[in-house]
Amino acid sequence: MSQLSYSLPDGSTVNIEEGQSYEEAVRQIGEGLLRNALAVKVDGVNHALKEPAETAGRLEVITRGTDAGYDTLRHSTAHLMAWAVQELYPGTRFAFGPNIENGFYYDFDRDEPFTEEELAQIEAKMRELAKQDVPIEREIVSREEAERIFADQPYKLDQIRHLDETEAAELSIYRMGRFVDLCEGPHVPSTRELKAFKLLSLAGAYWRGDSDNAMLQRIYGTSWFKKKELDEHLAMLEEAKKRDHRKLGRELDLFGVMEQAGPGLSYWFPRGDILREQIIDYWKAVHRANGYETVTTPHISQAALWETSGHMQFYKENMYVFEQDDQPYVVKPMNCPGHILMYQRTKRGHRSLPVRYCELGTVYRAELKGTLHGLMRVRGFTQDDAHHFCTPEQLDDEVSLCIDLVKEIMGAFGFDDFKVELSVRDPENKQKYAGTDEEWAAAEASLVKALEKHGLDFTREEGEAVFYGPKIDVKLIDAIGRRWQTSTIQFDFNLPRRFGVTYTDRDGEDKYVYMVHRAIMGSLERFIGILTEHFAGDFPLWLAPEQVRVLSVSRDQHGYAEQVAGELRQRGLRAHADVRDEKIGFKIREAETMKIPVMLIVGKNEQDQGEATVRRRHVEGQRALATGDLAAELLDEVARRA
RNA sequence: GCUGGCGUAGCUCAACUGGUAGAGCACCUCACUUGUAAUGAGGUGGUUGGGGGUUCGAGUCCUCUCGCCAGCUCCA
Repeated sequence: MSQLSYSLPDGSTVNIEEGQSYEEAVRQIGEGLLRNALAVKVDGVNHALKEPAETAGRLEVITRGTDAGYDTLRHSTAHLMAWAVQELYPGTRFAFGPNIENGFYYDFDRDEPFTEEELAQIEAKMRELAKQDVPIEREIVSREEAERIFADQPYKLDQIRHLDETEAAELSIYRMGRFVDLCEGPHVPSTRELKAFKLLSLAGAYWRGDSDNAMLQRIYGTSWFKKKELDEHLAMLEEAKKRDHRKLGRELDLFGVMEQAGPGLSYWFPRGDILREQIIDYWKAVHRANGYETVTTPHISQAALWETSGHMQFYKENMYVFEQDDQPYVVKPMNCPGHILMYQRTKRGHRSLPVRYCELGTVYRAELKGTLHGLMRVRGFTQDDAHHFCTPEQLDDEVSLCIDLVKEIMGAFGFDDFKVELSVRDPENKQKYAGTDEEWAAAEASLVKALEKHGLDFTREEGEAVFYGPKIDVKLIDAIGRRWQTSTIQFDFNLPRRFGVTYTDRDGEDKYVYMVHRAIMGSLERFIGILTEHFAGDFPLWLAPEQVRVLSVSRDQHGYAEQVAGELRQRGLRAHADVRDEKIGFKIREAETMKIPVMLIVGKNEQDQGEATVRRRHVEGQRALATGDLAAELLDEVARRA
C-alpha cells in the first residue's frame, strides 16, 4: 500500500495510507480539529470526511464556526429542505439551492404555489429527517449516469448540459437519504449537524435569473450551528422590523408616501422636513468649506439635451417625457447634463480647473413599480450630486477629496465602518466601454491611490464597472450590522465626448476634461431612511426634529413652561411646551414615545427657582438647571454633532 | 414589469363554515389640576382600497383594477 501525502496551509504535511479516509488525515493534524471538521478540500476539490483518500495534494479542512463552515452548513440545510419538499410533494422539480449570506434558499418548480402553512410543514419535516442522523455522501458519476439519475428533473438536466463536456466529464452528486442533488459541495457529514434553522419567506425567482425564463418558487431560510446563534439572528431580524423606516416615519410623523398621489413619491411632514433641512445645511457648509460651488438646475428641459447625452436612446424607459409647444421635454433623471451646460457657458483653461459643481438635485426616474420600497427606492429623489471637471494632473487630488468628504460626512452621522468596492472593466470585453486604455488606467490608478492614502481596504471587481468609467462604491455598516450602498465616485469618459467638454491646455490645445460624478449620501430620501433605521428613530440632538419639550406639572406653570420654551427657541433650539391639562406621567410617556431627546419638567419648585428639571432619554438621573446654562450645554452638543 | 401574499376607522387589530361591521389608542366635549412612561366619563368617526359580478343576503366567493409587502429582474 502506498502512502498519500498532503500539504497543509501552514506548510507542514501529513501522510496517510491509500484507502484510508480523509478523516484520518485530519485526525493526524489534531483530534480537536477533527471534532470541528465538516469536510475537506484537496487542491480545491471538495470531499467528504468519510471518503477514502485517492490523490495527494494541498489539503484544507473546513471547520465549524468559520465562514466556509457556515456556507457549508447552510448549503446542506438547503438540501435538507429540498429533501423535505421531495418527501411532502413528490414530483416537484428542483432548480438551484445555494447558501447565501446568513442562510440559504432553494428554487422549486411545482404546479401548486407553496403557502405559509406548507412552509411550517416543510420545516417540521426537515426536523424529522435531520433527527434521523442521515449521512450526506459525495459520489462521482459519469455524465450518462447523472442524466439517468436526474431523468425526471428538467432543471438538473439543463444544468448538466450547460457544464463543459471536457472539464466536467464526471460530475459530483451528493446524497442525503432519498434526496440526491447535482452539487459540487461541500456538505456537512450528517444531517445531525442541521438543527438551528428556520424557514423565513417565500418568493418568486426566475430560472437562471433571467426574466424570460420560467418563474420558480423560492423558499428562503436561515441556518446556524447553535440555537443561540439562530435566536440572535432572528432577534436581529425582529430588531430590523422594529426599526423599519416606513413604520418609524409614520409613528414619529416624519415622512410617508401618499397613496392618492402615486407610488414612489415621498412627502416630508413638518418634523421630517426639519431632518432634511439639518442635513442639507450641514452638507452645503461642508461642500463650501471644501472648494465646491453649489448650483441649481431646472427640473425639466427640452429632450434635445438628453439626445446629446444619449439618455433618450439608452435610458428612455426610465424617463418622464412629455410635450410642450410641440416640443418633447424631459423631467431630469440626472443632474450631469445641467452641470455640463454650466461648465460650458464660458471658455475653460487649465488654470481655472478643477471646477466642482454640487447640487442637491431632485431627479425623477420611472423605476419599475415592483422595485419601489419606502424611501429606499423611490421615483423622485434628491441626489447629493457633484461633478468635478479636471485635468489629468489633478485626478489624484480630486478623487482624494471625494474620499475625504465621504469619511467626514459619514463620520458626522456616526458611520465609520465601510466596505469599499472598486469596479473596473471586464478585460475580455473592452469594446463595450467608453474611453481609452490610458484614461481607464489613469482613473483606476487615482482611485486606488486615494483609497490607499485613506487606509481603506477594498475589493477589486472586474466587469462591474458601468460602461462609461471605473468607480468606487462605498457601503456603510449600520448599528445592527447591515450594509447599505450609499457613496459612489464614478469616472465618466462618455459625456465629455458627447458634449465636447474640454479645456485649453498649456500647449494651446483643447482637451477633454476628466469628469467625475460623485454622491456621498446617494439619495437624501434613502439616506434619511437609512439614518432612521440606524438610529432607530432616536436621532442625535443636532438632527432631532423636536429637541426639547417643556412639560408643565400643573396649570399654574403653563405660563412658565411657555416662557422657558420661548427662551430656548430664541437661542436657536427646537423647543415646544406641552401645557395640556394632563398628568405629568402622561406627557412624559408621550414625549418618550416620540423619542424627544430632552424633556424639561417644570413644576412649582422649578418655577420658584427659575430652573427646569432635565430628563434626558436613555440617561439615568435628573438635574435642575437654569435655562441659560441648559441652552449653552445643548447648543454645544448640537455644534459638536454629538 | 414578473411570481406569491396582503388591503376593515388616522394607527394597531377583531368579525365561526356568506347572515345587522366592532375594540383599544388617537380625535372632540365635560369633569379632575395633576411631580417623572397611559385620570375618568361621554361622543364623533367606515361606500370594509376602487369598479363589476354571483347570491334572498358579500368584509367574507368570482373578476378586473389600484396600492402595499417579500423576492426576482432592472438600476445610464
